[in-house]
Amino acid sequence: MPTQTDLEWADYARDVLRHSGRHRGAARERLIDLFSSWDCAFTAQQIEDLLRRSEERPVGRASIYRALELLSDQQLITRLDLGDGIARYERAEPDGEHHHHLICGECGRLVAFDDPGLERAIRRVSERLGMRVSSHDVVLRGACLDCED
Amino acid sequence: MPTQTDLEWADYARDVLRHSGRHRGAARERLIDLFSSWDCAFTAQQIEDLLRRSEERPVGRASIYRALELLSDQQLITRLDLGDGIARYERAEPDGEHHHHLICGECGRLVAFDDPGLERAIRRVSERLGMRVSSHDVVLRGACLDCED
DNA sequence: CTAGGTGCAAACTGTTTGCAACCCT
DNA sequence: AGGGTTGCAAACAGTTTGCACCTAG
Repeated sequence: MPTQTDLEWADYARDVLRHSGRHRGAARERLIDLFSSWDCAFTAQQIEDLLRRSEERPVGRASIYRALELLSDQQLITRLDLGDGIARYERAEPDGEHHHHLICGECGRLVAFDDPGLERAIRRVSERLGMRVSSHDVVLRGACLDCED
Repeated sequence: MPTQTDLEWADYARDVLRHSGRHRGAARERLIDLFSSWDCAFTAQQIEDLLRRSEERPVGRASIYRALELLSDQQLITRLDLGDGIARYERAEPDGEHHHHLICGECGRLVAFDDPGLERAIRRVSERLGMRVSSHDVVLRGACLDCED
């Protein structure tokens, strides 16, 4: 069942879209429901399958990509690139809180984590280099706790 | 002109390939020359263009990809994924030394940097999480010194 | 001679786009 | 009514693969 935060996110998302003068189309609604009910990262393919599997009318692939682009532009979801050439998307929290991921080489699982020390280190690098850094991505590859020997 | 390190790398690369019982094919040789003479990150497309532009016989696209895969498997080059869906490759140093990149959002330039503090932070995260981390990628997005306001 | 390497063209995969029908508001 | 939205199918771009020919050892 949806938690408080999920509902808040969905409401917030609908709000953002409405305020940018957009209609409330079916495809977008379905994606917002999906993202608000699960908080893992989806590929477009997974989204298509999930929506196709449900009782309701499936959503066209193009609409999925268009909705992902829109939600992403509005910073309602975040796009992850894990280096396999397949884009993944996950809900972004309104407060801008963010995390990074470790990919388990054994089972392929994605483990999210956040770490103030890492964020601090990145801030320091950008100061040392004298460059304005507007965003950053970190991906760790290794073994998750279940697969660890 | 090639520096000491570049020559060393090329020699080392040829050595690694020879010791794994491989013939010395033309395509591979051309790629090794390319990587040893320039130390920026190439896309497959750029490599194809560069080779096509030279006087010698161009190298087929398939061979380029096959050579890149081989060199990459042997850890002679490193594959970069910057999130635009285009793989880039750069020479890997034999001593395992590595760096990360900042992409300038204005001019698209790729700026390489290394930072012990960042490496340390990553080591600490993996300890804190209790996970074995075998590799990591960091990509910063921002503005390079030339484009900074 | 022969296993390994190469080039071409065709297949694949994830993503984008053109366009006609559709439906919020 | 009318512009935003959707779905289909076709187009795209980067990469991979099948296969016949070539070549280093």
